[in-house]
Amino acid sequence: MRDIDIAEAARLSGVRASTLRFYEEKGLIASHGRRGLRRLFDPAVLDRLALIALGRAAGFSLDEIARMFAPDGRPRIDRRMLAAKAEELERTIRKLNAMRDGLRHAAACPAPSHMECPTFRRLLRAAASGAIGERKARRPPRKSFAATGREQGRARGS
Amino acid sequence: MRDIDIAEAARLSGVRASTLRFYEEKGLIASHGRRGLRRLFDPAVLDRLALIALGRAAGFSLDEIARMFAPDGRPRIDRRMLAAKAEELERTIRKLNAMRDGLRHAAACPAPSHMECPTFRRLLRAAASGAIGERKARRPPRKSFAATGREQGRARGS
DNA sequence: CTGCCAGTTCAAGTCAACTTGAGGTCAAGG
DNA sequence: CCTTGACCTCAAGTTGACTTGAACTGGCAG
Repeated sequence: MRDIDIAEAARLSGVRASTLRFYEEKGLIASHGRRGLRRLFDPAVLDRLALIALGRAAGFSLDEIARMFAPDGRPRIDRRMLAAKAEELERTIRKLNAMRDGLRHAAACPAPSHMECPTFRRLLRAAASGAIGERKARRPPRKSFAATGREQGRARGS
Repeated sequence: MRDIDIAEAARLSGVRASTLRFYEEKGLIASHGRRGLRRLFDPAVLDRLALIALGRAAGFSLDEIARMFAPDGRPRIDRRMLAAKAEELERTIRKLNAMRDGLRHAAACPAPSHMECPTFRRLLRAAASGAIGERKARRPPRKSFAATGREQGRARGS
């Protein structure tokens, strides 16, 4: 099988068809041709989608990810960029660690009200001063059909 | 000084006036009265704002935070909720750690192309399988005046 | 008394990453 | 041949947390 259609790409990658169209429009992936109306993708698009997922997970925006591909379509990943992102992650991790410890303490704290717990108040000051930094929890996707499974990579093979 | 006006609240908390109005509309904070048109806040609003900042930093949504206040306005923080959030944070941290290590390796990897680096490919598979999970980097606020330092409480005045 | 300017309201805009809806097309199966 | 259903396009909607713009108000310095 040379090319895969959008449904298959969606199934194999766990990425929705609508997202694939969106990515194509954004220039993140390219379809190779059509069969009737249907887009046909080179199976290599799956690697590319994995790369995109990786970038997203690392905190890159789609625009940043788009810039990681050379005009010829091959990945052109700047190592300094990776290192910088690793640093950024490091800082985030440190903050989250502090946060988690504070939350744990607050959860177990014997003080009658959190406002009377010194640890909690320290945390509060840290948050107020911006030391903890910003962070946004990602809402879960509403339909993560193939996402949670352990073996979605080669679903029903054949 | 009994009450503070919105400008002062903004200056002291580092939260923009527009945000304070937004929070009031959402029921997260309450103004105590007016002087002319101007809202007056009880200085305790600053604690409350710190609490809100803390919650945001921990990954709670504004709605979740709103639910952390009893109808009388005093914090009513569920310890189990804190513990659960700490757990969530823990999981996030673990993923980010893996991510960071992968990025570091990729940044230093001697393979000619990232696609030929085993570590990178392993990371890629993890991302594709959803094992790494989703995350969104928060874009920095365009003006974080009171955030980083003590001084510079000078908004864009005049 | 008169401006000024910082405040006010309300609606609408922004941003990112998608999703959804309406209306259309086409290849294959009965 | 005709229906069916999956795909197509394009525009608009969604979500969360705010920000911005337009039009307005009112306390206070001069």
